[in-house]
Amino acid sequence: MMLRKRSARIREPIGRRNVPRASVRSGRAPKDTGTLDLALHILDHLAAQASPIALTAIAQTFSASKSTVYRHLSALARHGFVRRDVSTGRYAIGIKLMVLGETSRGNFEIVTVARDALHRLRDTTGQAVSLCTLLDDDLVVLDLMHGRSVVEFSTRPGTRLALHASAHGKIWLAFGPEGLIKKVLSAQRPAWTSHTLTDAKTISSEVQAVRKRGWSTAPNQTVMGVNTLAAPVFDHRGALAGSIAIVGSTQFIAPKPAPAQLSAVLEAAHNVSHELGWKGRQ
Amino acid sequence: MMLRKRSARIREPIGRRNVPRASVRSGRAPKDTGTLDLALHILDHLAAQASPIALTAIAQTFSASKSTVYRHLSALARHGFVRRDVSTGRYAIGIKLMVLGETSRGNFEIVTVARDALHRLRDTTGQAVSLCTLLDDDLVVLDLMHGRSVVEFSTRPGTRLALHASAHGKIWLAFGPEGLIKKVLSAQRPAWTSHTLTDAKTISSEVQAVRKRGWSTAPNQTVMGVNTLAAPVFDHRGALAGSIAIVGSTQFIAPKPAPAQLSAVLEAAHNVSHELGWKGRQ
DNA sequence: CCGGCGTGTTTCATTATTTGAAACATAATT
DNA sequence: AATTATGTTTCAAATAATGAAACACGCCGG
Repeated sequence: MMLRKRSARIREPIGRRNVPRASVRSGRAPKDTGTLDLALHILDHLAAQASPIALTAIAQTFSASKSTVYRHLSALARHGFVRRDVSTGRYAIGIKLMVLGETSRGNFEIVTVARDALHRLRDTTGQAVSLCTLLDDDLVVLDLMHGRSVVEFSTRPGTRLALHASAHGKIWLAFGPEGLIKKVLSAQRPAWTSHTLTDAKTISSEVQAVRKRGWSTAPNQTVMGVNTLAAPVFDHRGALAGSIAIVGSTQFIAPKPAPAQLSAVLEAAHNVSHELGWKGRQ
Repeated sequence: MMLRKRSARIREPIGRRNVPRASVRSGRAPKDTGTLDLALHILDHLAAQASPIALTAIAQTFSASKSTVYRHLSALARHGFVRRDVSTGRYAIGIKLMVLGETSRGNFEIVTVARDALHRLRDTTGQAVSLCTLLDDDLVVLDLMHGRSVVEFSTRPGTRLALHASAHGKIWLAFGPEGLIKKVLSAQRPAWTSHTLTDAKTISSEVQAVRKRGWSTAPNQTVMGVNTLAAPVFDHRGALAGSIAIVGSTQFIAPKPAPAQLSAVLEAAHNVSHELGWKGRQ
């Protein structure tokens, strides 16, 4: 812009601030306002909607002018992030997000490597299978395949799971990065069911046990009637790279899982570890 | 790239006014400049990268100042659209795109309904299977499952296919909305291989044949050595809702497909149609 | 230990870019 | 036709985005 009169800026040579800015970091001011923020909020909003919605409705939701929202939607549409229904003229989330989402997921090596093992695991056990990894202290579902049963679980790739109340989570607490347990124990631990573990002591001892036996379960801990059986996947450095699990009704996956299920899950995890270059324990 | 050096912007000096704006509507001026556009371009760029990249690099790519890119990335990160690698500090595409992408895809009823049928089709034929639908005159891949063979196909959910040069496309031309064929025949039809059909007459007669027999193939038409066998899925109103196909090497799917493959695909399509409430032909 | 380069982060005045109100244009009501 | 809805475009006003430069690091190699 503007030829930036370079000269423009001759800030006072010295001291101008004198405030140790770095230390003032404490003053959190993430501020969530601005053009881009509004646009992203709109995108989020659209994604939450089940069916296409009208321009005016969106404008009202954010109490912004129609013109503004219109311009933002146009830009988003131009880039494919938003799609306008040709007949109704309403706006919906665009397919580009699907493409980018896949790309994002594909960036994780473990997803492609584990795909076959997950398929086999699903076919032999008949249960839904899932693959998780840790991303910036969040436990996210990278892949999920539905089982043969009628019931479907709502977890989709991209969902975040609770570290303290899921079988995947316990695997990560047991075998994952050092400081993770501390962080979890020092944070809020919401309880979804009466069986959710929230007590610090209970969690610690449970994690100890998981570390010892090499697998974890979490019956009724996020949803009543659902159990998960998880096992760790290690990479070439011996670090935890992901966790694999079967998910199903407590009818099919007992709190003390059947030997056949246990060995199936462990074998799948083992195979993936090997494909990642893992050389054996430790 | 290129992306408009915003400074460069010297909108046309003259005329800008006095032009009867409304009437000049014809003058296409999508203009691709502005804050939001830059941010979205950055997002696209990040998605294209295989591994996280540095702030400075991004700034250079778009010849924007570091400050600007920094602010945009921060906003994007705040919303979860980009992720900053904790150790390196570099930026990568965020998992939120995965979540939104799934949401977007889940908005299509046919995806959830067809999932099981696709799985079975894949298991019985051993080939990769795919599900497509029409979105604003674009043929997009909604779901895809890899086959048992070693080769993988690069089509991912969200990819757009050519209507005139794919088995899916021919299904849509044969059974889809009225005006579709005309649009395709009056537009550019790029040829990817020497086998790609581009001649209007050939396409028309091929479509006629597809309409008659109820399925389509497209050997070597997008990629040499690859064939696809597709069949239509209808909804409760009898309208075309999607197309299902198996995709594989011409070794495994011959130009004249094996009866077993044919019936497997037709049966899968038929089943999904029924689940969508289809009451029989017509 | 220093000085140099490499990051990413913050500040600041400038102004270009975004903004909302209102006019406009269609379309679907009545 | 008159009445409400839409979505679209214009235009002056001023907010909010911009780049340069200063900053704080961390990492080298000397």
